[in-house]
Amino acid sequence: MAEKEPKFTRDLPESRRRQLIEATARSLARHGLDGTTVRVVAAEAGVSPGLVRHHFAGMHDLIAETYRWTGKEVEKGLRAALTAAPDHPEAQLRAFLDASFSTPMLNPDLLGVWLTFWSLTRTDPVIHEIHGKVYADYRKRLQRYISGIAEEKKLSLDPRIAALALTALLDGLWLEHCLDPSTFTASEARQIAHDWVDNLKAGRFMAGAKREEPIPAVAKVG
Amino acid sequence: MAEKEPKFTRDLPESRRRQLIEATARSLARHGLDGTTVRVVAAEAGVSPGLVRHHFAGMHDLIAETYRWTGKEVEKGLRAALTAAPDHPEAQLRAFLDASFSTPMLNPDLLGVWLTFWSLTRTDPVIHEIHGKVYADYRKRLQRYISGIAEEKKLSLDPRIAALALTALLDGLWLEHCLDPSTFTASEARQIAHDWVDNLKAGRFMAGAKREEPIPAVAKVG
DNA sequence: ATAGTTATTATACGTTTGTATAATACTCAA
DNA sequence: TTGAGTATTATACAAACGTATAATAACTAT
Repeated sequence: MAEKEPKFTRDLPESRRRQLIEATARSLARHGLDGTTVRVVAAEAGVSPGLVRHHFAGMHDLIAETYRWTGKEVEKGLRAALTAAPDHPEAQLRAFLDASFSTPMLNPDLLGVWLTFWSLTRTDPVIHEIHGKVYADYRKRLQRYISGIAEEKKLSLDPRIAALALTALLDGLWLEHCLDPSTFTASEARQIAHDWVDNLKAGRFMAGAKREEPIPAVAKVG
Repeated sequence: MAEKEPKFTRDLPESRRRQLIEATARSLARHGLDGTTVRVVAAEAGVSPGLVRHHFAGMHDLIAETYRWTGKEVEKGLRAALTAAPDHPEAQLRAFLDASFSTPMLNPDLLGVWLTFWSLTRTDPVIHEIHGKVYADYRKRLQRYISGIAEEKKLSLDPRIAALALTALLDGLWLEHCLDPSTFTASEARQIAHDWVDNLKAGRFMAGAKREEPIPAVAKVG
């Protein structure tokens, strides 16, 4: 009596879709957009290539869905770190910064996925829309903290501009550290971010008057 | 007497190589890494596909050379803006900032090319090496300006850390503006950068004491 | 003018891509 | 236990990929 050994196991569409999405994320991280093919993703998920087309409209659709999922996953991870911190603007912001430069976030694989999406943002309208939504949420969160601190410390500043600056700083630090971790440590990145907040609290940010427009004097590039 | 009309015109290898490199840059910007094929590049350059293999070891080699060329081209463009500015650390730095957010630099196509290289940096050792060199030069330049200002203003700061922070800020602003110019204007980006320098001059940067390491409290992501 | 060099084109080949179709077999309900 | 539904696999196919090869023709030097 040989045990009957199923050739494959069925799964609920929703479950299988997520398995394929996670496999796509892993592939994007390891092999880039080029290396992420229907067959590679299927192999990574341990299913047949045909199944991809059964659950998604096509490779294009699968990548877009992977963006949505990754964005939510990052958001979830960061939000989790905030529950432990006191319910106070500065404490929340500082916890957010620490979480941004914690090991799970400094994963070069995560950057690999993100770079793919950034690239697609430029040409793909669907990805572009997802990008706008993800970043708007991100900035909105930072701006809330900054406004809270400004109100408390009676600072006069433009919270929108400040949020833009901090977002750019964090993005840049994260990007460059993941691209080449040997350049600076995660601890140094954290220090830079926290110092930025120190400056904000000191009321020295966005205190300058309007500047005159510079004279364009650069040759065409690219 | 019909004029004899050559089927093609010859060119010096060096010249033709650059034409192909520039065509590759345009293609990377417009169609991404996927869309940048031997045939597309050849069409863009107005030559036959076979010519690519004649001048380059392969598609891989062509892309690497395009990175080198683009890096030098950007460096050249920025350096040109500095010759017009007074030979003084702060003036040079401010001119550098203005040039960084001038129209030729805020070209989304340029970002398109750059994103490709960032992606490849993670998997390709050759590209990784080029990346390291390009960024080291960039940071070295900023650090020189910052050290000059610090010396003049008798500020005590860590020029390396400061250069890292400014590099990240500029990279982030540039990246995000190119990805979605509707979020903030080039003028706002310039303002943020100059305000950072104001803070630097006020001696408020990197003044904070050492911070304790945070408790990792983030779930795994990616 | 003429010969030699080689940049350039033309053509072809094997691989891999995304997608489509039909057959299979797991799961659940009756 | 049987039958229906469909998740899953297997196979196939046209298109496009990078690369290799040989023929062609533009330029240079003599």
